[in-house]
Parts: sequence; structure tokens; C-alpha cells
Amino acid sequence: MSGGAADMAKTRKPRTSLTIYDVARHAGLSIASVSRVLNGSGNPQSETRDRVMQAVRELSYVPDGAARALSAGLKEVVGVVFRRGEDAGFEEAESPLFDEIVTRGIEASAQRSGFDVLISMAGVDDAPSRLPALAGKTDGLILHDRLLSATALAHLAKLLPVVTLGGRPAPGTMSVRCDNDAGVRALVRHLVADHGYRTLAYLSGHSDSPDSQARAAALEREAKDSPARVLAGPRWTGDYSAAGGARVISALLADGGRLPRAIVCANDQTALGVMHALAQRGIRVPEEVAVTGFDDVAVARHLHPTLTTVRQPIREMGETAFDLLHATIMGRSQVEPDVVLPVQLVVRDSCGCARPGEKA
Amino acid sequence: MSGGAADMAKTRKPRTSLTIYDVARHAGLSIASVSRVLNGSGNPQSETRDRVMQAVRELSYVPDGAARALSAGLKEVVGVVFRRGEDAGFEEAESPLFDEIVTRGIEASAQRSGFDVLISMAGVDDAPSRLPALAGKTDGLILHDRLLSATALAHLAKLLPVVTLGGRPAPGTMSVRCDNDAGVRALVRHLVADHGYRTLAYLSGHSDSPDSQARAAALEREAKDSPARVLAGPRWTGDYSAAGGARVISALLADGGRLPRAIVCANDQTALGVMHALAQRGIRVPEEVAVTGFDDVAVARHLHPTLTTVRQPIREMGETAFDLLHATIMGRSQVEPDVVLPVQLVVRDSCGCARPGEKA
DNA sequence: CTGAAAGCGCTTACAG
DNA sequence: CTGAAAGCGCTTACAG
Repeated sequence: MSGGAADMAKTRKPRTSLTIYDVARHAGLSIASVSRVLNGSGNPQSETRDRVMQAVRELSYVPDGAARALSAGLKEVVGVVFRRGEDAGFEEAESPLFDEIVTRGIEASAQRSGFDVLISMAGVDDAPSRLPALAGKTDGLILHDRLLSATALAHLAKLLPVVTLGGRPAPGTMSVRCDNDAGVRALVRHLVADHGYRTLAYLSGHSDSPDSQARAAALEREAKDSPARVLAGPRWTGDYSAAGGARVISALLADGGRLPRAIVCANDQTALGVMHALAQRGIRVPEEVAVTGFDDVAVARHLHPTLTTVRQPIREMGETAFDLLHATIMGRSQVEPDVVLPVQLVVRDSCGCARPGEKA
Repeated sequence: MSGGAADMAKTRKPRTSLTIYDVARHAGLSIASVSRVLNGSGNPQSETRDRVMQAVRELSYVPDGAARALSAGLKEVVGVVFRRGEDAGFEEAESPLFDEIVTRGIEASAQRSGFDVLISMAGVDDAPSRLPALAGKTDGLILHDRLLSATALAHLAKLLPVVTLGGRPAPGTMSVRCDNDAGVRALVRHLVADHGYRTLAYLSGHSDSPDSQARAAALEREAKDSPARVLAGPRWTGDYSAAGGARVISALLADGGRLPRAIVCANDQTALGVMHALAQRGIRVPEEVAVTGFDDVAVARHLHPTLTTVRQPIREMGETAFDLLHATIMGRSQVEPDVVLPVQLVVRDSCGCARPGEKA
């Protein structure tokens, strides 16, 4: 078969890598057979299988993902979008959980299903414009909270399956979150019942964070039925960062504000900043003020005093998020759209437990 | 236009999302015009542009990434492969730099070029089998060190552009690393010349890590021209983890081994473990033993004493890695294949600088 | 400036 | 079990 008159080579791009045609020719088979062997579909004869595999090996052939995706209608890629830290450069990543959620949870689970993970950072400002583009490159999306309004989420969910981390699911989306309520409740009980503290404050995360809001509400609710009072107000607004936590304490003290007996922080980073700010002013933790966190990141164990906190099942949250998404992508009929995972109170020293005999 | 006899619907997949044909029809234009407007190519009339954009908006059309990639010969995706932590569950991520390198460096730079980042974790065992698959989904790869042999790297580089993080570039690949040599040299000079220490040890990372090897060699070299002695040997082999660092110290002390005046750790995590192990035995840092790290992760500032270390330009390393890769993907003729970025000695308390008057 | 058409590299019914 | 062929949804020379 030498090229005849119809051989009008177009040569748009300098053909670089091998195609399935090269493999088929090398193996003396059709591209259909090559495809079947490579995908384990049909039931190719073992000789066919061997010839294909040998040709693949000899040529170092790697199928093109884009062509597979277009043809099969499945990219085998999910997108994960996290909030970009607002003030890069000052502190470490705003979310030390990123690594863990993505790599240990989502990515591990995705790998088991043969999917890959596309990551993207976005701010509240550019998320609406960046997400559609991502949608085109993936089969489904896992989103950090506070990235999109419920309306925008619902709209996005018409394009492809969407799972959010934290908060209740918007219409058409799914959500995976931890049991903020139980966590804060256990914390407050420990502080009030076990330690006998009578004034508490909740140092919040971003005020529009559903997790932070849930934790605040849980604290209010639990304290109401207890002998403890809650110090609240706008000055107790943090932003999930150590710097934010320190700022709140500094401002409060500069104004002659009053410290509660125990400060329940929205997360560990905040607690870290609070403890630094208190230490700078010679205020002892937990003797004068108890401090607690949320998350149980690694540093929590290295602080002085070690941090009492609530552990989230980070890895499991990531796995669950992917599994929900995957089930939906593959068309599993009905998937639970609102998964709440259990948390665990981790009692260390910063709540006052280091001082023997003080526990009730 | 009602379907005629030629209407033999194949319906392989239940057509789900809109295509460029829907947009073209809605706008009363050809798909070529829609494509041109969407890609800013050619020079469409402003009326054409408007009609397309309106149709896109009204339909919430998002172009399919796989089709674009197949057609344009460019996926606009780079893959980043990191080493999976060996003993998950015990410690925090082995590499706290992951987050920073990927999100602040690579991802940020990729975003500027309109690329996305596919991440994947791999072990030394499964990397060879996982990488080809990733290669099919991306335009280029950024790899952690110790993932592939030089031979395997060279082979992979025939398939697509490859950049490694750390170590010298294998044939056909590119590399971005930090100036381990200058960092360790500055550290040793400070310990020996400024503090007058006369015995040093290097507590290594994984023995096959090019970074760790470079740091070890630099320490040997610098110490040789100084009055200081180096304690070496297989017992000083760590694995970049806090647990590994603690293990080395424990084993040494259990055997009645001798501690040097200063321990230069392969990274901050190791230093953290060493400091914990020493503290447990009542050995004071830096009074009895000085300890230094490498990386300057956030915890370094929160340790007691605060950690003297060498700061790597993490973010810049990520950016550079992507930029090299991008330049190669886009066919920029010749790209520097071995980029070494400068580091900075960060002097804090763990080297002994806290004790006033002790500095030379 | 715009449209008709080819082609990107696969998968998958459809026949044989 | 295997092959020929259509089709996935785009981009891009090529004409007009």
C-alpha cells in the first residue's frame, strides 16, 4: 500500500509520539484489538494479548489520555479546589490540612479507582471564573467551603457532580463534613463540667465559614444549658490563622477587654496564635486562661502546653468525598448527599488537665 | 428540520452536556466562529463575538477539555508526582514542604500560563508503573527525587518533558534544586567559627536522597578545612522524619554512644525529633548539644529553643520547575537543564545564639 | 471575516 | 475472537 494520489499530507503538527496505529501495525493486528487488550475488554486470545503487549513494550507506547477521554466519555480526573491563603508570605499555609486531605484522603482513594486528581487554588474573587474551565477538564469537582455561593454551587452542579467539604450541601451538590456539633459539645462539657470554668469565649474562623458558624452555634447551645457564661461579640472574630488569633487577643487586651477563663478556638492555628499572644504578655496557659483548638494538626502535640483539641477524621473525609463523587460520576443511582463524620476530643494540657488533681 | 430517514440514531451515550454545535446553532454561526471567539484566535467581528458570548452565557456552555486537548495537541496539564510517606499514620506528612511547593509554587505559576496541575503520590515500588499512565494525561511531569532511577528517568524523558526536584538532572531531563553546598557551608562555619564547636555530626535523611547526600558531602568538605571533627557512621542515618531523628538519638544513647557538640540535621523534621529525644533525657539544647535543621518550615519558629536552620526558596523552586517545564512543552529551543537556587542561613536559638556573649 | 471539512487518537457497537 | 468504520467534540488550515 504505497500512498497514491490521495496522499495529500496535511502535516499540521510534527507527529511526535506513537499512536495506537503504530502498535497495531507493529503487532500485525487491528487497532480494535490493541484497544481491547489494553483495556481488558472483550476477551482477546492469549496470543493476541501477547503480541499487543510485546509491541507496546517494544515501542514504549502510552495511550493518549485526551483521546481516551473523548472517546470513552470519561476523563478519569476529578478536580479539587482549595481556597488560596489570603495573606501569603506571613504565615504558613492557612490550611495545614490541605496536604492531608488531598494526598492521604482524596488522592489515595482516587488512585484505587484509577482516577487522577487535578488541584487548583482559588480565591472567593476568581473562583466563579476559574471553576467552569476546571469543569471542562474533569469528571467532577471537590470544593473547599466558602468558595462559591449556594446559588453558584447549584448552577455549577448542573454541569457536573460537585462535592463540598464543610457546610450543608447546596441543591444538587453533595457534602462531607465533620460533626462540629458533637466536637464542640464534648469540649464545652469538659471545660465546664470537668474543669469548672465559668466563662468561655469562641474565637471564630472566617465569619462566613460554615464550619466556624456551626462551632459557634454549638458552643452557644451547649453553654446555655450549663452554669457557664459566653463572652461574644465582633471582637472575637478570627480568620483561622495564627496571626488572626494573636490579633484578637492583642486588640482585646489593648482595649482593657476581659479574658474568659477558657478560649475555644475555631482551629489549631488560631489557638497557636492565641497562646503566643498570651505568652508574650506573661499570661499563663492553662493556669490563668485555658485554650483549645480544633483539627489536631501535628504542631498541636509540640506546643507548650500541648494543645487540647478536637480531631477531625481528615483522611476519611477526603476518601469519602472522592467516593461520593466517584459513585455519582459512574451513575450510581442515589448517593447520600450529606455525610457527617464523627470527631474525637483529644485532651492534652492546654485545657488544664496537666495540673493533677484539678480534674473534677 | 425533522429527522429524515437518515436519522439512524446510534445513541451510544445519553448525550449529556452541550457541544460547540449547540452554541453555533443558538448563535446562528458556524462552529469555527464559536471556536475562534472562545480562543481569541483570528479576528472575529465584534457582532460575531457578542453573539457567541451571549449564546455561551445563555447555555452555560463549557468546552470539553479532552476534545480541545486532542485537537490542539496540548492538554494544558502538568503532572506533579511526590513520594508517598512510607509510614503513614505515625507522623505528619514526611514532607511538610509539599503544600508549599505545589500550591504556592507550581500551581501559582501554572495558573498564570493557563495550565492545571495533576498530582499523584507514588512509592519507589509503584512509580515505574504509575508514571506512564500519568504521562498520557499530561504535557509534562515534575518529579520528587528518589522516585525513579536515572535510567528510568531518561527513558521517561523520551515520552515527555520531565523536571526533577533535587539532584542532578538525568539525561534528557531538567532539574531544580537548592544550593545545599552553600547552605551547609554557612551552617558549619557558624557552628565552628562563631560558636567554637569542635565536634559535629550530620544526621542524614534517606540515604539515597541526593539532597541528603549533597548536604553530607558539604559538611565533610567544610569540616576538613576546619578545626572541627566529624562523627560519622551508619548510626547517623535518619529518614527525614521526626521519628527517625529521635530513633537515632535513642539508639546512640542506649549504646553509650557519644554525642557531638553540634548535630546538623538533614531537615527540620529530623531536628524536631532530635530535640524531643534530647529533652526527654534532660540533655539541654543548645547548652550541651546544638541542633540545626534544614528547610525552615513554620514549626521551626515555634520550637523551644527556636530552630537555627537553612531556608530553601520553596515557592521559587516550584515556580522555576513549572516554568522550565512550560518552556520545554511550548518548544522553547534551549532551556537550562540544571537550576540551582540560593539558600539562606537562618540563625535562631538552637545553635547557641540565644546565650548572649557566647558568639565569637 | 466566515464556513465547510478534515483530522486529532482513541473506544465501541456492528458484522463477520 | 477480530476487523472496518463511525463517532467523541473540538481546532485549524483552506477557500471564499
